Amino acid sequence: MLNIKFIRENRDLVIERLKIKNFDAKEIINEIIRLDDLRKQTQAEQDKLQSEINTISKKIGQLFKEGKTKEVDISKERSLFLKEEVKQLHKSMQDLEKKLNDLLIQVPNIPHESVTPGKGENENIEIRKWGKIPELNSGALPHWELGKKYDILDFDLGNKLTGAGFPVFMNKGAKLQRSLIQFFLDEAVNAGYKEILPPLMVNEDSGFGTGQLPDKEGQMYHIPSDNLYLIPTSEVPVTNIYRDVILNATDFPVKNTSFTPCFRREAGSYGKDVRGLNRVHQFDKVEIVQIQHPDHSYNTLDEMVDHVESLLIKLELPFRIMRLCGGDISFASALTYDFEVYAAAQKKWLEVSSVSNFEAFQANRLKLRFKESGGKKTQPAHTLNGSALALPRIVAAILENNQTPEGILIPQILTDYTGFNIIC
RNA sequence: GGAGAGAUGCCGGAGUGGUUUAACGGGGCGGUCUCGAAAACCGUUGUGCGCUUACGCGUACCGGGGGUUCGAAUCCCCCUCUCUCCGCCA
Repeated sequence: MLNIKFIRENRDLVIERLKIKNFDAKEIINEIIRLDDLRKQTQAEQDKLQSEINTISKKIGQLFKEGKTKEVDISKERSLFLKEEVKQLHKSMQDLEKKLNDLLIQVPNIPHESVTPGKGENENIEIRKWGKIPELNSGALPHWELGKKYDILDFDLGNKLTGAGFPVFMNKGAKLQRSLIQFFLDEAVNAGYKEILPPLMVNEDSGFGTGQLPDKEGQMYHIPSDNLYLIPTSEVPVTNIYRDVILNATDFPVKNTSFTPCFRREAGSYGKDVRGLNRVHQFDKVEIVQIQHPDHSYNTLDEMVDHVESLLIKLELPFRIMRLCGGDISFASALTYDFEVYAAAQKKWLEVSSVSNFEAFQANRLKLRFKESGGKKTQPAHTLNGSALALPRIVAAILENNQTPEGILIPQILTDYTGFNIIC
């Protein structure tokens, strides 16, 4: 969420910039400022009365020792009266704070100046393109057919065990999964990221910290008996490590990476583009997360984009990088680059990574702050994350693009991990 | 699942109703001494909110929430978590 002081000091700017995200903020911002004025005023009154009560209580202690019971009774009466007033004010305060917070969490992050207006994904801007689109012969198969043909990937079996969207990998398919995970982790660690293997379930506080709750509650699997949520991405546990943490400026950049399975209900996304591995409920992903000084976060974003780009080049997959327009960028992000690989049999671009700078938006919610070295004041840090990478669509593209009459060729870089160079 | 113990500041740890404005120790930071360092000594030490040009002042915070009281770290209730023992178990 945005910082209330920032909103107060930049009211017009906030309203203007949020238009890029097609969000009309005028009314809500005005209401936020009005409630905040009221909150300040109420607190001033409350603090004043509380201060008097505290003084009286101390005095009563002294009077007791001196045996002045009459004066004690008078002070008690006054104190009781004030206490009633404070109680009322306290209640108003809680009320105001709740209302204020409810409004604040509805305001999206301000987009970076490079974000262009637009309604949806069709207006995203292509930044770069790499690789050659493979020309497949007429008998080329989509990956779900290839999975069956080579006995490496079985959707029907997953359906039997669990349900739709829970594929089963087997044989060289299973090994390919583990190889990709290991490759991505090695690349991240070589780039200076610290590996984290976090829990796959998180509590409510963590869900709120990264913003899955309360908005996207329906997107997470929930275990009611213990009130835990299956993580939709390892961004959730890995970023929540820093919830309520005050870092030192010298700690930057904090670079963490983690592999986890991810669980998504994908409620409401039926129909097109969901076949095979294009959209599943459980998938594997290596995530990279950085926490950075506000002055350097955009350099860091570029660095992360470069990292993801290098992975795709090493895997020899044709891809394009899109800068998301205002209508497609997420609620919490200031600037997002999507990576899409081309799956040649489906003749489709598939999103495999989304790299974002959230600036202070997540940090405000997480209470993730830092101090300049030697400084006393805290300020929110910037958080960034990206997939590096999500597996299913990478596998889809490898299977489809690399199919030959002899079998599916494994990208050179992976053969050290797989121990084979063809699936046949 | 059963029984018990506990949660205090950066860390350890005292505190069971009123100079707690949280003792004491360690650590960190600053200083004195020194060519420099160590040791010693002196000082200092958190977070949020509000007020203030500023120095500061007020207020809240002792796991979380509520209650009793003029006054709560301390008493009561609920919740969460941790530890120990027993049971079960990879």
